[in-house]
Amino acid sequence: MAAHDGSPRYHHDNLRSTLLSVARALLEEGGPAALSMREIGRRAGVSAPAAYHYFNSLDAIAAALAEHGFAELSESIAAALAGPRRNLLAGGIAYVAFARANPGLYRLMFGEGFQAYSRGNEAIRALRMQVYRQMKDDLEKHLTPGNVPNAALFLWSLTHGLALLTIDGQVEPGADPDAKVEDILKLAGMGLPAAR
Amino acid sequence: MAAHDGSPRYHHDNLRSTLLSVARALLEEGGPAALSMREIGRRAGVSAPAAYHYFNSLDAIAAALAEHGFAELSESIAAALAGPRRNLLAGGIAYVAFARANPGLYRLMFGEGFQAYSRGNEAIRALRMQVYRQMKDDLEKHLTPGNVPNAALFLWSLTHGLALLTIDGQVEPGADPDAKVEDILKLAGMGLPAAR
DNA sequence: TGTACATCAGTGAACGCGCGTTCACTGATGTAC
DNA sequence: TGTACATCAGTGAACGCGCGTTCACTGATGTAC
Repeated sequence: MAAHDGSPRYHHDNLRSTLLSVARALLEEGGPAALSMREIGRRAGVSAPAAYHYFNSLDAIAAALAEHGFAELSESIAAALAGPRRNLLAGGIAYVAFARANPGLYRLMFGEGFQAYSRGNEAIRALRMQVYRQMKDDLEKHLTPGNVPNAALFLWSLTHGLALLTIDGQVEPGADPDAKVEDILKLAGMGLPAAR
Repeated sequence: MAAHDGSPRYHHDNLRSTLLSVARALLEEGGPAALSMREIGRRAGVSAPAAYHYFNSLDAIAAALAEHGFAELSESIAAALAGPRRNLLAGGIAYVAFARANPGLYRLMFGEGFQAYSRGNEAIRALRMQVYRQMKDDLEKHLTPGNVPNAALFLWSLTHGLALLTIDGQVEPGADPDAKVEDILKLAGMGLPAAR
């Protein structure tokens, strides 16, 4: 609560961010279920109660991780949508790439973790919706308005499903995972190949 | 192990199946993480160790539940593919309807539960693949062979993603959930609507 | 039909575990004089 | 520059919890005679 005017006072330079980063590593190692106050403390080289100076509960840590994740994902999609390819395909590739790079975090944001840690956490729900809206806004540039809601749900289902199957190890990534993702996502723009 | 020639011997008529059905109810109430030997015993009106006469571990119960689930899902898809509509769309609708009707079980089969309970459980992995193959076999009737692998992954991603978003409550189902699902899945056959 | 017996389904107590969180504390730090 | 002090970050012990699983047992059952 007190104003710290920059540098913290005690043993650690920035225990708050240390806690978040070890928590994130833990999340990536064992998934959302592996998050634990005591293990986070252990890895930060600190007793478990120390974390309570920065977070009210384990849920609060999970929520902070998720928020960071949403910010990163959103930024990454925005960059792709604004980048040289400037299209939905690029956005979808960035989306799946984020999940591939941060599977534990992705699960926390969109999967099991959400129910376990953030049931009723409106902040998280709103952040989910923000990513969805990002997708929708871009769609509106390409489609007649009436088609947008179904198209958006279609695209979100496809990318979300592909992201999860990928991080579940149900898709062999091959040499160039992005290319594989691109091949799949392209089918969304083209429809299925013609009948034999 | 002993041959029971039909009727069981002790208090319960069929404790094994009672255990499975209360476990399934528990799964639907609280998701895979809620499965617990002690709670299963409690709900079956039996001490927790009693369950060990029928299952070696909690994992074994989860695996049995998943196996039942795969059998049901597979049957339901097969019925749809053989039914009056006889097409992939009907299969996809059946797939999502299964997830909607059994969200906890679906998560156990395809989601978080898999990692927690069945890591390395080749039986479950094989059962997943069996459902996938079912989809692929049907696709082979409609597409040139080279297109099948990507088309199959595309469809699985779409239905899996839609199923999960639905059971996560990210899709308002509306009056007729099947119709909504159909609208979305149709986009897979048609491609996205033309540009404005 | 009645009795002795073997089976084995189900019990209750106990094991050791890791967890989230609270609590009174301690002692390093920065600051005011 | 030196000293007294207030702050508050981090500690270690403890709380109560529910868990999976093991163990020696008990007592209802079906069966053999």
